[in-house]
Amino acid sequence: MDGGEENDLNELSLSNDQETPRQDVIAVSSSSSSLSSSSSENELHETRNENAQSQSNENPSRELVLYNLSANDGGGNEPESTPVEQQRPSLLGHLTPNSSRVLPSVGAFTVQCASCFKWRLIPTKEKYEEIREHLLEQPFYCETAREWRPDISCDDPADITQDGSRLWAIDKPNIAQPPPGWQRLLHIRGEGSTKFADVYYIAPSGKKLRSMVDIQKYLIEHPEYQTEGVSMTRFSFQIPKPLRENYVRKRRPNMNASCDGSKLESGEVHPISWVRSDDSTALQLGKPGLSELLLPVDNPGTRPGKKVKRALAKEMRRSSLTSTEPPAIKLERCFDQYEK
DNA sequence: GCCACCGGTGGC
DNA sequence: GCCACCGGTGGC
Repeated sequence: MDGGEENDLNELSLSNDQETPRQDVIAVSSSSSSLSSSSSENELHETRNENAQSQSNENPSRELVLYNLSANDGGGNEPESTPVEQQRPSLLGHLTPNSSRVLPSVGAFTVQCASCFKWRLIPTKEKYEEIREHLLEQPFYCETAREWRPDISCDDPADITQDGSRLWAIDKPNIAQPPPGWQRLLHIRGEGSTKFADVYYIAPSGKKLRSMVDIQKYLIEHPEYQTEGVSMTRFSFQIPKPLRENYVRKRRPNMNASCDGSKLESGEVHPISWVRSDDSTALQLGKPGLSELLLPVDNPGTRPGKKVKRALAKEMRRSSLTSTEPPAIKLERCFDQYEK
């Protein structure tokens, strides 16, 4: 754990949140595709900074950490990793200048040693993307980290552990690094959303592209990139998956629902409350032999975005119209939770 | 008016 | 059931 390296991480994390086309974005995300939030309690949310009432607290914000584990050899068991925790407060600062909203972001990039299964922090997003791109063919080992941490070995404690303070997500290996001049941003959504995150590519021109269709159109309109070797294969919109199943709202059966009810049946998680569930599952994602990437995220509190509010409002209207239920209470609660 | 954000559906 | 894609809107 050297502190030094963390700096980079910080950067990484920051940018994810918002998409800022500018340079800020740098940080972003490389995360990848699947994350899983595991058990930990935290998750990412988009929350605005305010207070999420609930938790809040100490951790300023949301951070997302990613790791990937590559445990090829071993196999068998769970890869456990015990990552060390890290925190990087400064990150937050960067985030929204305005106070308006802060979203969850990747707090760190971590990779699991294929030999000892400990999680190692990757100093920069670029390095992480580089490792991720060839993870399957080139498993990561603690020794690999000597590039930036000369004395590191499997005997050293893990750099990060899943402590529940963050949301963890599994990233997928072998995602191509973005072409030179391009940025791949991972935008993590708040808990309770229908998707965990969105991936955006920022072209050198600053154009934000949000799907392969957009990429294709853009490349057609800008043949110069193609001549430079930029092709569709260099892009991937796969997102990490949260370990916590509940983090992402499943498609609901239909219904309208009210705030709470809506979709969450009793068993489900509300946006608001995440469960702190068992941590145990968390790190086991990996199958023996496979490499995976995990991202830990911090989540401050959940808060629904505009839409949610919209939906709630809509719902309220409905309810009132139908008047079958006594929604008032529910609604209030919802708002309560949601609103800051 | 622009754009970040989010929901939700169609397709697999 | 999952995911890519995109429409629409609220906030600025």
